Amino acid sequence: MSFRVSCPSAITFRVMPHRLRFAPSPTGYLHVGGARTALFNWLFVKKYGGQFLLRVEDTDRARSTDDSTRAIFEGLEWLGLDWDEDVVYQGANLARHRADVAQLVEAGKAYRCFCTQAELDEQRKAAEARGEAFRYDGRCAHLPADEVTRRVAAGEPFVVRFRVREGETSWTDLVHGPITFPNKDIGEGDFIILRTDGTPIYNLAVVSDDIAMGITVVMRGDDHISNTPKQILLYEALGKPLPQFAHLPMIHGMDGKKLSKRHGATAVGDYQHMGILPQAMLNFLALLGWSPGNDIEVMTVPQMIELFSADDLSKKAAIFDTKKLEWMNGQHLALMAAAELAPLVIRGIVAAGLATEADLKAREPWLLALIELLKIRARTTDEIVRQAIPYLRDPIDYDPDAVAKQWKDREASRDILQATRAALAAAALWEAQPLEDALRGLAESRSMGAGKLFQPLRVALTGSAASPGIFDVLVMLGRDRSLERIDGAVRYITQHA
RNA sequence: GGCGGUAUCGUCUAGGGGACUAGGACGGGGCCCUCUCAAGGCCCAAACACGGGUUCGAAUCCCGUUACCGCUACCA
Repeated sequence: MSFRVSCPSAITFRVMPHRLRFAPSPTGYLHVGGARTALFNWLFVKKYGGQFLLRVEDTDRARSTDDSTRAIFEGLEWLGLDWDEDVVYQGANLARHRADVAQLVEAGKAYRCFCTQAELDEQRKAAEARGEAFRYDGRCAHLPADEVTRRVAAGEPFVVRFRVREGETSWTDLVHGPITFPNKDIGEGDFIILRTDGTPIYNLAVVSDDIAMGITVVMRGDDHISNTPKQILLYEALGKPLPQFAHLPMIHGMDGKKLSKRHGATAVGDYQHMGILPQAMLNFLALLGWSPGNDIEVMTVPQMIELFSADDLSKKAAIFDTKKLEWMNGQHLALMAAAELAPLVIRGIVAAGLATEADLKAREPWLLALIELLKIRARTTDEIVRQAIPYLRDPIDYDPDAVAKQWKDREASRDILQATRAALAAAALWEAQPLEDALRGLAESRSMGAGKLFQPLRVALTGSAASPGIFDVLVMLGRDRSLERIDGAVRYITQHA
């Protein structure tokens, strides 16, 4: 036994070689919902021990693409959700799927059905017209063996249906507790497991593969709850032990509907490109449907593993709130050392054409100091890059609002800037403290508030009314560049007077 | 329609019959800090879906109702 139940709602897992899997279909990008499912599977394995496997469910040939498969790998790699063993491609297991179906047919647990799709559609429509739920009437369920043989030999197309037994099917879901389905309510009766073209239907392929991969805990979205009784019946018929099932709630958009493109960015790659940190994404996703308790929110990945518990999983669908994701990212940004952030910021700066990598590497201490200043003010690495522009490129752009407000009186502004320049130029050392002494001294001599001096200067230096502390800005810019910026501002004011 | 699932501030959640005047966080509002912007600190508004039980006592247990979500394919 891989677990023990101490009371119906508290399930404690021993550290054991559990085998879990994430099984996406490669029909799009890695969705945040899929990423969260993968994360919980991964956390489970890291916490309780075992292997986390990856299976690509590419049996829908029409919709599956290699691009999509690659995007899923990249997404998982970016998040750091590494998997064990080789990736399993469901499409490669066709022979086993068919062998499992053959076994079921031989055992009389499944049968060939010669009803055509057109006939079925008609019956479905008729049932609907009568206001009834359609159920396959089982007309092929008891065909004489010789008739079946004759029709198969004649090349008549058929599907294979699974014989759903009477009774009910239930299991104890790791997140939902006991769930029971009367078998008569499982789908439309005897369900199809093999298509006319000899390929398996999802439920059969999944069970066959999960058995072959030795999966002990099936953790997936709760949109699969109604597939579960079918799958349990298949395990039974195949004579295999059942895994544990854990059905995670869905993620919805702000309008409460299932998350889709309409809600904006839904692929993890979108967030990567927005400058979200993988650990922040993981942290945010983990909190959607799980809570460690004790009001803990911001966690590193090792902390998440430490605190994770399968019985603290929530049953309720969660809404994806990008505001909180951004806040979370800001928290992780603040937590990271500038040196850790540097590679990300360098990549952004180079991509924006603001500097070359060689240039940045050559003045790494300066860059680290700049990152230190900006990271607390930014919510994404992209924002750090944007805020770094005035320190990297000349000439700077003046923000019209800042100019209008801080240089309102042209004459006075020019005068103040010139006096400021002189005071700064006279400073013995270009360091924060002497510069501060110089400027505060100037303000006092003119009996004006320091802010009245700093704001026009800030616009001259950065083009913006918001920046890190003014002395830090002066130091980052250096003496020459600072004085030039002031000169440039004076010229600008003169020209636009 | 049938079946299944879910229900605490706008959002993520804490809560395991008395510790609930329902806690934290995001977002919103205000104040403080302060050269601006952030960050940080403090404060405010904001929720147990509804109705019945069970119980001395219910956000917590049970039953209904309602709402929302999912499934209902020779998709996965």
